Amino acid sequence: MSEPGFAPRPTLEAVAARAGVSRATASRVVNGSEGVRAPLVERVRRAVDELGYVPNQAARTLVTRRNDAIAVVVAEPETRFFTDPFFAQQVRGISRELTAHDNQLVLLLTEGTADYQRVGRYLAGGHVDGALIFSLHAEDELPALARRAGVPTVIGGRPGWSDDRTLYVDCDNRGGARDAVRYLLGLGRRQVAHIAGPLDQTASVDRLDGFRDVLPDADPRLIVEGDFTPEGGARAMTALLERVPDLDAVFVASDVMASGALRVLRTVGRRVPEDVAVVGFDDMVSVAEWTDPPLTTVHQDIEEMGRLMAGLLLRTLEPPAQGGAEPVRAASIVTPTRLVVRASA
Amino acid sequence: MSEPGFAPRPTLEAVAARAGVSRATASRVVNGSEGVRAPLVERVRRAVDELGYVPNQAARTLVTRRNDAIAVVVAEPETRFFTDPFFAQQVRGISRELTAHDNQLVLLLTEGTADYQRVGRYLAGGHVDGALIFSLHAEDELPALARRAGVPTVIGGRPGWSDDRTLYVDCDNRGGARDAVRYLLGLGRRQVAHIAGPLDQTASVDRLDGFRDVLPDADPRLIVEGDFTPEGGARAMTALLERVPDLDAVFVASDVMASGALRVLRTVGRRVPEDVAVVGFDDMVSVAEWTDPPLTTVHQDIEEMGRLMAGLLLRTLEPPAQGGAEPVRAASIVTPTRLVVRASA
DNA sequence: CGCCCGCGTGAGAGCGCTCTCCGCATCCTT
DNA sequence: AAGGATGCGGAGAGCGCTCTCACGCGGGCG
Repeated sequence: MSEPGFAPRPTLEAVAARAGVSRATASRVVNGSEGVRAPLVERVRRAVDELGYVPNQAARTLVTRRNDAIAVVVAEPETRFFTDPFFAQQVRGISRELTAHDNQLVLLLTEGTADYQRVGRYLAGGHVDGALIFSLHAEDELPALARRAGVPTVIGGRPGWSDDRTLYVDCDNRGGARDAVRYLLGLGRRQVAHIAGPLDQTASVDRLDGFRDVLPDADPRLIVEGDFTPEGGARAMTALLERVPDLDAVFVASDVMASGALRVLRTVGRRVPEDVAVVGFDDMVSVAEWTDPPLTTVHQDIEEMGRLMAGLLLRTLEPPAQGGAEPVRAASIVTPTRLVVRASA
Repeated sequence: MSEPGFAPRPTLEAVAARAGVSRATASRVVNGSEGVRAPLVERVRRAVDELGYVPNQAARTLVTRRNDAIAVVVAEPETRFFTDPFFAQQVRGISRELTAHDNQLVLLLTEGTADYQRVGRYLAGGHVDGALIFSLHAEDELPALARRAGVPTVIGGRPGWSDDRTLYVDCDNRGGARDAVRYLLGLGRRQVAHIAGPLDQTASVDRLDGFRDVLPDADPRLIVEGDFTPEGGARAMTALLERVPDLDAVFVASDVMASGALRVLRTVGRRVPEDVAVVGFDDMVSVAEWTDPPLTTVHQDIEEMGRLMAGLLLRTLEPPAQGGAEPVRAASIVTPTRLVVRASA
């Protein structure tokens, strides 16, 4: 370390010179391609170590047209990204998968439409090889943006339109909801209510559909739309109690809303689960386990979903398979859910 | 859009040709440098629009040695990153500031020492112009790693060593703690306890120091070390009640721990704030407002801290100031805190 | 024993951009 | 009106890397 910030990083040229080979051969060794004889490989390796050579990614990208980087785009109409650890867990899964494949994660947070243009430009600019998009609302145009930019994309959560070219990863919202409602019925509950999420998001719709699968004839007054916040959950619970005072169970479309609902139930003196059984959805570690009482909820493996998203994207990015093998058509993934029984139901 | 994915992105060359100027002039216009006459500027602009030209970042980086990207490195010994929205908020602040300066955010999550090597290589590889590091523990070697890689760095939170070349951004943990304790004393409380964070983190130490500033002679039994989790807060509260049954106030070093403490107090039948007043630290939106009762806590502007970190880093990256102005020595920043009174004290 | 094939290596041409010259036109000065 | 100062625009040299292509050497075959 002579002068901080002034160490001129060694180039491939330097490595080649030191190893006494051509730049081409040095490149071959660095990139691990076949057909270089062992002694040469060894010499280049040593030169790399001695010089502390690290390839210049910009130069490499310039010629290969590969960035080994993917963008994670988070639309943030509401501030959900920052109030629950949902995305954080998903991002961790993504990060793990990308790291395992030597890819970098470029995080793009958007706020408002002005940012959409920015993101569009960025994606079109070929800075990344693909994009993982989280757009919570059905009508979000981020995915369209990515397609226009010609960037391979995988979406987090089922998108609002039907189109089997669009890849996504989602959990089995509908099935999970069915399990939750069936469980409540199995407990002998007769008046099962549902606090839904915002119905412009497919996750909310799917969970509601699951509820209806099991209770097709439920009194419409038993269903209230919330907004995935504790406040929203509280408001919805209040409304439900007013409309159907004798309800004895609630399936809430998210743990966060459930926490608000529990608070209301406690305030009005209904015991959980004795008077009203409550089941949530998500199994957010820091929420479900720490409500009072701890929440029975539908578990989804969020981190795994992140990993799957990244994996799926990476696979679509791979060259069309040189071997004789038929190029396996990448397909969207729906992960299973699982009911976790704690104390609230 | 002829064939998807096959649209050859236009180059500067193409823009120049269409505008009838040289590549150099086109470059000047694109980069907004002075000394190009209006009509030419206009022609180039139009060519850019018509062709949908977006500069190739790799090519640009190759010559300028600037990436316009900074890394956000999150050490994750514990899983705190994923259980509280702390980092998410900070990241949002960072993102905002970077976006405003046309920089990208590359997220590097680490788990274990193997990842440290990876991060070291990445930083040394010159992929990014600077790094923002969150290392929670005093002895973390991530900052040293970054320095060795010759990458300008700003640290989130006061680092464990004294060294004024190391830039950091932190909130006034000590002052905030003092305010909290003074407030409790002002309420007439006589037995004020403290649930500290893990004492290998400076934030915890500073908050404890603040507590001691006001209560230098506090009974040592009134101080218990927690771990920034709800469970840890609960355990600490239980221990405190056992050791000092007549305590009438607790200053908890984090809202998340305070939520655990509140739960214990409720369980054992102590009323909050009547019997025991509780003050937290952080003012995490989704925690402090939704505990029962809502938490009186020390507010810190987390997002602002993120923004400041990014701003500080960007400033150190700027060329040494061409104007006659003395290059202002960038300095660490300590942001103020503010007590937010809700219902728990 | 000579020819050809093939493997291993080197030479060199760019990838798309920035930026330093350098030439030329324009305008001001005396 | 001539010389110089000034400013605008173009030519061209790389930045560090990958990859194609051509070349040389050795071995198997005829």
